[in-house]
Formats: sequence, C-alpha cells, structure tokens
Amino acid sequence: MSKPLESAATARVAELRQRIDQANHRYYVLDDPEVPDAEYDRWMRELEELEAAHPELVTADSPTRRVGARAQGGFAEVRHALPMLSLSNAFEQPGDSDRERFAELADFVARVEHTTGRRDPLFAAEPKLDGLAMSLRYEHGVLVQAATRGDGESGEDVTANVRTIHAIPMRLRGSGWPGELEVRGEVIMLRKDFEAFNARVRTHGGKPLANPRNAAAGSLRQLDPAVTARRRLSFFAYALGVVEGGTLPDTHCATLQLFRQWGFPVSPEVDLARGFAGLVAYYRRLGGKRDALPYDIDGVVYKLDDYAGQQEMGFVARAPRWALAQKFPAQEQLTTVEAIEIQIGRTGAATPVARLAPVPVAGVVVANATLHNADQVARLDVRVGDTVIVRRAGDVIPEVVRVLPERRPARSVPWHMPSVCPVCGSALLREEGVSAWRCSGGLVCPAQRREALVHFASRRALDIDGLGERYIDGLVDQGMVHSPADLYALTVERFVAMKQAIDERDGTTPETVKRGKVATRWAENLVAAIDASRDTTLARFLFGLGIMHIGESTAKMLAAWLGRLANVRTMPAAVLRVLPDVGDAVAESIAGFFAQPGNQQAVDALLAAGVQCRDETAPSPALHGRLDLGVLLGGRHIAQLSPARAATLVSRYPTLDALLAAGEEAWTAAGLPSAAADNLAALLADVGQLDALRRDEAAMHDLLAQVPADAGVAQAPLAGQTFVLTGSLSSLTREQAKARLETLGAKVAGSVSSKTTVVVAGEAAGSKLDKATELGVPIWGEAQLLACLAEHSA
DNA sequence: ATACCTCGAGTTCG
DNA sequence: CTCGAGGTAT
Repeated sequence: MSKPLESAATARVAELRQRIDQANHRYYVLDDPEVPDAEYDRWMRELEELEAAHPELVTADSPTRRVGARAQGGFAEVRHALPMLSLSNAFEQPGDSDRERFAELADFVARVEHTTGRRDPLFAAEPKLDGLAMSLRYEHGVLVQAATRGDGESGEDVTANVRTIHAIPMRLRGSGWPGELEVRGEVIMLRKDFEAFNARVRTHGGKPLANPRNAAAGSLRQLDPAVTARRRLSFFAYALGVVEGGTLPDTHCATLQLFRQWGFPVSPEVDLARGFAGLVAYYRRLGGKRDALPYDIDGVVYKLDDYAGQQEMGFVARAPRWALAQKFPAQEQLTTVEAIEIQIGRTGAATPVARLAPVPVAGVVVANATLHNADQVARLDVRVGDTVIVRRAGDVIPEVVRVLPERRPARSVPWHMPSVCPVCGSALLREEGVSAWRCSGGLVCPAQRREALVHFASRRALDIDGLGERYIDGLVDQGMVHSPADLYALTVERFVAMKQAIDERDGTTPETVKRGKVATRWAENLVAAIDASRDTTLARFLFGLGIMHIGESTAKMLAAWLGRLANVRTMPAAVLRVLPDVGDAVAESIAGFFAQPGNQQAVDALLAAGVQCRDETAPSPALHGRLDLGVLLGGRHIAQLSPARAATLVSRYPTLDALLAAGEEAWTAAGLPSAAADNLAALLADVGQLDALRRDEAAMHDLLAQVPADAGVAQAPLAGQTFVLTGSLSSLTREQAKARLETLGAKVAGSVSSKTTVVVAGEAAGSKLDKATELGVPIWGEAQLLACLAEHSA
C-alpha cells in the first residue's frame, strides 16, 4: 500500500465527515439546510466506499456508522446515575379570572416567591414536547450511550437506534464540554415525517401509526436499527444529567445556549417569562401557535431559570419543586361510535353523523361528530361499535380522524346510506356526479320544513329574535306552524300553551310557581319580535326563502339588480342568467322555485301577513347593455351560435319579430354562418321553444321598462373594491363594518385572493392575514378603516 | 378545457 | 372553518 494514496484517502474521509456533520447541523439544529439532498447522498456514498476500501479509517463516530447491527433479544437495562425526574402537572380549570383558571400555576409561583424571597422570578418557559424522554451520555465529546427514561430509575439502552437520528450529534461540536456529560431531551417525530410515513404505509400496505408520539416510541424500540433509520426522528435537548469535569453556567437558558453550541437542536420556542402573568401569557401564546408548530406538544414547561434558586427549592418525592408542566386540554381522544344517524338539512341533504360515547376533547364534551357524506364514511370505514380517534379540527368542529381496526368488534358490518329518509320515508337520491344524497320529500318532509323555518327566522334572514330551534320544533310538532307565514298568526296564548307542552314533555323547569307569569312575558317578547320582522329588506326576504344556491350574497345581488320582489318571482331563467355570478344552475334554481305554485302561495301568504320589503326600488340601470335578445339566445346554448354571433345578429334585428321577419337568408347575409342559422331556424320553428322565447322577451321588456329614464349615476365611493375583514375590531362589530362598507359600494368577501383590494386586520387576526402578506395585498388596521369610513360617509 | 375564485351549506357546544 | 360546486376569466 503506497503512503501518498493512503494519506489522500485519510484527508478525503475527514473532509467528507466534516461536510456531512456540518450539513446535519444546518439541517437539524439551525433548521436552515444549505446542501441539496442529492449532494448529501453523494457524500455519504463516497464516504461509504472509501471506508469499505480502507477499513482502518473507520471510526465509531463516522456518519456511516449510524446504522449498526441488530440488537440480540431485546435491550439492555441502564440505571440512570441521576434519576430522570417527572414533573408536577397543572391543568386549566373552569373560572372567570386567570387566578381561578390557573390556580395551580399561581400556587407554584407563590411557592417559588416564598422560598426564594424574590418577587416575579424569571422562568424559562418551553413547549412540553410529546415524544420520548431520552438521556444521552458523551465521554470526551463522543456519544457512548443513549437510554430511554423508563421508570426514571432505569431505562433501556437504545444506543444503536439513537445513532440513526441525524439530529443527535455523534461527536460534540466546538470545545469546552465536560469530559463526562449527560444531555437529556425528547425524541419526537415531526408531523410532516409522520404524515409521510403513514402515506407510504397506505400505498405499500402495512399498519399506519396512530400519532407522532407512538411513532417515535415504536421506532426507537425496533430491534433492527435499519428500521429506525427509515423513520425520520428528531430530537430537542432540554436538560443536563450527570456532568463531570468542566464548569457550567448558572442559568438554565445559558445551558440551552451551550447545547446549541455543542450541536444539539433546542426548541426555538423557548423563552424567558417573568412572574405569574408572564407564564400565563406564554401559555396562551404557545397555545395559539400549537397547531402551527411542526411537532405535537401537550403543554408548556416552566423552570425557574437560575440554578441557585432551583437548589433552594429542592424536590418533593420524585419531582423538582422548581418546575411545573402546564398541560393543554387533550385535543385527541378515543371513544366509541354508538350509532350512525342521518340528519336532513334545509335543502334535503342527508348527512351521516356519528353519535359517540361522550368524551372530553380540548375542553368540551363531544358526543357528536359529522361524517360529512357517504364517501367519507366509506373512506374511513366507520362502523357502529368501532373505537375511533376524535379531535377538534382547527378550533372547534369535532371530527373522526380514523378507526382503530384492531379494536373493532367481531361481526361488525360496513355502514351504508339508507334508501329512504329516516324522517319522512321519501326516497334518498343521489344526483349524478354529486357526493350528497338528498331526501326527495321536499317540504313534505318535516325535517326540511323545520330547517326551512329555522333558516327563515335566523339572524341574517328575517332575524326573529328568540325564536330558536327548540321552539320551532315545538311549533312544528304541535302542528301550529307549517310555513313561515303561519308564524305571523301566532298569539301570546298559543305560545304559552306550546311552551307548557314542551316543558312538560322535556321534564320541565323547577320554577313551577312563577312559570305562568314568566312564560307570558316571554311569549309577549316573541310576538313582538315576530311583528318587528314584518319590516324587512328584499335581500333578507329572498335569503330567508331558502332557495337553493341563494345565499346572503346572491340575495343582495338579486335585490340590487332587480329591485323588486315582483321582478324576482316572475323572471325567467334566461333573464336571470345575465346577472353577475348567475349561471345555469343558479338561474334554474330561482326560476324553478317560483315555478312551483306552492312556493308562490307561500310568498303571497307572507305578503298578506304584512311582511314588507321596505327597500324595494327600480331595477339597476346596468341592465341596459347587459340584457338584450342576444343573451336570451346565447343562454340557450344553440350549437354554432356563440354569444358573440348572437350579439352581432341581434344588433341588426333587435326583436324576435324583426328576426323572424328577416328570415334565415337575411341572417346569413348579415354574417351568420349557415350552420348557426340553420340551428336557430330549427329552434324558432319549434312552437314550444318560440313561445318560451316570447315569454322571456316579454319579461325582459317589462324589466327594462322599469329602469328610470334618467339613470342618475352617482358612483358609490368604494364601488368595485373588495374588502376582507379578519380578527375583531374594537369600535364596531365585523357585521357593522361589513354593512357600512357595503353602503359605500364595496364588496366584503370572506377569503383573500389576488383580487382583494385591502384586508382589514383587527385583533387576533388569523390565517387571512398571512395570506394577504403572501399575496402582497395591502393591510389596514382598524384606524385606517375608520378613517376611510369617515371620509366617505360625510 | 382549465384554473382560479367565490359562494353556499353544513357543522358542535355553551 | 372546511369542502364542494358553480361561475368566470384565460
């Protein structure tokens, strides 16, 4: 073997190891990768080849040695020289003030203040990672042993597996570390690595892991380190164990700083917090970020920062008195599915809902969770009797995450959508290519009638204050109300009778004595609220009718463009189609609704009951130029007759009569291709089609005739601008802000896009603000909004 | 035809 | 809040 070659290899090996260690450090500790994965892989391969060719160059801490040999028959026991302690836990409690809600935390701070004699002491606050506690022993800077926490006294030797974790340095960086050093921290799996792992399992078959914590624990207990190596684990250091030889800082934060220098990842969320108020603020801040963190946490840990103070505090049993874990309410829980029921919505949509054994999740007891639709049930394969994981997605809505198949009872059967509506017995049908099943019973179905009434009375519709679902149920059940108009005939006496009936049925209120009087007062208020709802706006009225596809925004548009209820209820689909945001589906929905005699009667009944749209007005002048015979033809989707060609033709022959009188030859002479002319002629030759067109044309003329001759075009100051509101404002509600912006002609949308003019961010603004920053949409504070409103509304 | 953008509808609990 | 579907712009 020639000497020069040998030394070249030695140098290259050293260089590669140094580069690989540096890349790991950038990636895991600094969270700032600079080397592409492919490059990193090339280095690893080259190093492996060199070490294979020169076995004498292999060292225990080489990056290639991360994956070692399979453990034989389990893991050796390791006694911890210094026990790995547990922490006292504190939980949030119900209460009105922070002192009540965080009583245990307040006690903790008071104890620290009392013992150390300092007011508002300084704490290190850090996330409580949901993983596996681990102790790492380094001798002269080299990792020699890794042990799990176990029972705190002794754990298992998982060194071979821990070596595969790239976030953990095999050799400490820098200098000045003690000759013997124990670093403690948490092995976790990042959410993205967890998702990736389960995604791979799903495609390749195998058992998915329940959560990142189990994933980390399971991975470390693999006998074959090669298996562990394929699961990407991470590590964060947070405490010292045994230390010999070397001086150490005198605060916890300074220690964490040293950990960083030595090459350990330390959570970037660690912060200093002063006194009770500081700790509560940190808890809230981290709680708010919880879902956005790259890993799961189950709470916050507070440690008195200076070691002298810690020494004074000492220990109780096996927990330090200078530290406390404040736990978040659990956000995922196991429970069982007791039934899967169908809910019928206002439009007849049949939604499967899981009835669950009640279980506390993130602070509230959850008993129901939506399963959205039949496809979702099939995807999850949820069955009655299953054990499932539930969580509150984002902030509130409970959802079934997945089923634990290993806990499924024998003889369970897959769930299927029933063929008939459980409420009215009508058939449940599914339209082609749509995921929702619908009850075909229409207003015959009591569930749909009930939902229609709830919608009619709701705040954004007729706004009948105090008429909630419970009383609507009572009214419907006792046959007092069948359609919205019936509400206006109700009297105080009838309400009292209804309330007594349902109170008795439901097991009544204890205030039997006062009830007569109280119920009367309640009924009087309700009758007054119903009376007040008679005075309403066209948009609210249209929205309240509950026409499919007509939400609040479309209702406002209809009111603004058509002006009068009479126009909306008589306008054919072809005319409605020209309105903005109205296509075939929406136009047919409106025209179809008013084509039903029952619906027309319901509207007449409401008007007869005294309901008035106080803001009826003339149709929008903008209809001119948008509405002519051309769009009526274009909307019929005649082959070869594009809207553009229809427009050219109609500019010559603006009425049906003119068109018919001119004849097919004249049309082609005017530039219409003969195929289009043939199709048009065929259409007009059909008596039924021609009649329909004549009716459309008449309705169109009637509408246009209502537009005032002098179109007083006073441009609204904010016309054409789209605002998005996020967070809460202090001087007015979002509802009010929206209303005021709309009176100035602005549109207020629900989500941010490149078309948004400005985003108004109030207190505790959410994801919309991030989106705005990302898209470079201007962001206003409350002050700028108020200034804008003041400027224009003078 | 395709890609965005909006709107509508449904949802839980206190 | 999220999903799905309708509408519109490209």
